[in-house]
Amino acid sequence: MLFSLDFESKDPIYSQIVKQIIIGIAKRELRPNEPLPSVRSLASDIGINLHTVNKAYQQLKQEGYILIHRQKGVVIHPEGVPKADSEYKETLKQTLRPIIAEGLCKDLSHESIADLYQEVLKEFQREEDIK
Amino acid sequence: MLFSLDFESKDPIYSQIVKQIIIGIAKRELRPNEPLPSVRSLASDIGINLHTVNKAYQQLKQEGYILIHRQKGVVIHPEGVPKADSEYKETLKQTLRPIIAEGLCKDLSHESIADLYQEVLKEFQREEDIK
Amino acid sequence: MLFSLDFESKDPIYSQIVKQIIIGIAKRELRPNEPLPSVRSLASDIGINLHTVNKAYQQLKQEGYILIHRQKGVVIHPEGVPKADSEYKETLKQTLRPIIAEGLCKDLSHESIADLYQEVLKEFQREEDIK
Amino acid sequence: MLFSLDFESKDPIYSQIVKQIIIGIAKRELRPNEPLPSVRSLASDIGINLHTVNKAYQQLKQEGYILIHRQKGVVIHPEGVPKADSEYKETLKQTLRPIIAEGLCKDLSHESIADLYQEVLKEFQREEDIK
DNA sequence: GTGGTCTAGACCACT
DNA sequence: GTGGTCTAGACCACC
Repeated sequence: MLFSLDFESKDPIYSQIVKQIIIGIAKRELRPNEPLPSVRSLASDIGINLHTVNKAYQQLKQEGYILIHRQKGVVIHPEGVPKADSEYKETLKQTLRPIIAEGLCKDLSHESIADLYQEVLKEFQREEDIK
Repeated sequence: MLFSLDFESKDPIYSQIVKQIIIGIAKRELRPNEPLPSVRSLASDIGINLHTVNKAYQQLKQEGYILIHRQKGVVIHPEGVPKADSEYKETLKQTLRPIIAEGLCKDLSHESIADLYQEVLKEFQREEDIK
Repeated sequence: MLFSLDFESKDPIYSQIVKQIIIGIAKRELRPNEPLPSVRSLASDIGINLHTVNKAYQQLKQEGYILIHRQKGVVIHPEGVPKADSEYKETLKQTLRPIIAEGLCKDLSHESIADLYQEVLKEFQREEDIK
Repeated sequence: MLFSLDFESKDPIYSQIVKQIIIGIAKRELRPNEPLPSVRSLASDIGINLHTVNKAYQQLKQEGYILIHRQKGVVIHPEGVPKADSEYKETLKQTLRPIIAEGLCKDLSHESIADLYQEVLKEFQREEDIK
């Protein structure tokens, strides 16, 4: 798995790592039980401190995306992530609202916003889904 | 305009204000040239620090949402916000990507994600658009 | 609130802090909305690193015992902690099992173990409960 | 004797083994002088490292639960474990305190905590005790 | 002054 | 070699 990090971003590094791993899981590039690099090796690969990687892993663990074994290292959670409940859906809408509002203010049409959305969604298209 | 702020949120207060004003503009509850409360009055209304409101306004001004006149006060930008360019669209997709990925990981279908998206989009429906 | 920490203990310092705060809440010495010392002040009071205190606070936050405001600091959660569900009860029994087994092996009678238990429980007796 | 180990647990493997053997003794499923499997066979049965089993046995030996003979192998200590002294009782209360506090914070009543405690205690009920 | 993030470097427990 | 814990010290964002 490749990481592209922006060290200048306002979004903290550990958060960028979290997001990329979640994207990897959603794209099924990372499958259940697949091992992730160790805290130390990933840190030195990226050229950051091991604590930063650890913080990302801890958050992923807390949200159910991965399992952390003391010696075996880190793996994608074999049973997947807790499914979305209605509370989560509400949070998601809450998150979407200002993003969509910004697009509308910048004169994007409803259609072009919906298109952008579909484009992103397509990135996650899987063979199974097409069948 | 009413503000509902969450002081426990990880999202800073000034950012919540910015978002709500942008949402207000997108919903056309706030129209071009419409005056916004002064920094002082808004701060005391909400019960927060002057600096916080000021920071929100400065950001809105910097992004072209509002104009700040020394005497006349603060108004919604009469000419609207700079339109979206392709760079902005890319940023928007970048923002959407981890959000959508998270939903997919939580086992939401492409359809139900698209539905949620449409629901939010509908909140911004305007009479003009329906005609 | 006073902290008595054992720096030689196998139980990590941050965990000892967590436990003492939970005990404080259970004894109602710490009431909802009551402020806790800042990360820095508690760290320097105890004579440990601020990260250690922070780790304790983060865990308490994650388990719903406290709220962490970016500027206002840390307070006991105003609405209390998520109530015990049946899963938690099972975990609790799981935790208790080896502890009780050890006592029995050391020839404590069922009665004396039950007595010890009651003694601890009494430490948490509250005026309201006695009325 | 059957072992059920949780390799994902925060509790180390060797400690889980120790606890289960202590529980076995408390339930009198393991009687004084009863032989335990050798380090080698237990390790290969469970599919774990020799060192892990050895560490568990060493701890049990050190606390007086078992005897390790070079030739005869491992047996449950024929004379039982050193009886509880007042220091031990204090340690036990110390251990119990945060566990009980957590239950109380989660809104369990004194009664329901005592009930849970009794349930666990009953698991160790023996015929002799009932007579 | 508050917590949040990041770095650097050390020691330990577990397998 | 793995993650867990702790320290020390720095800079930033928020209010």
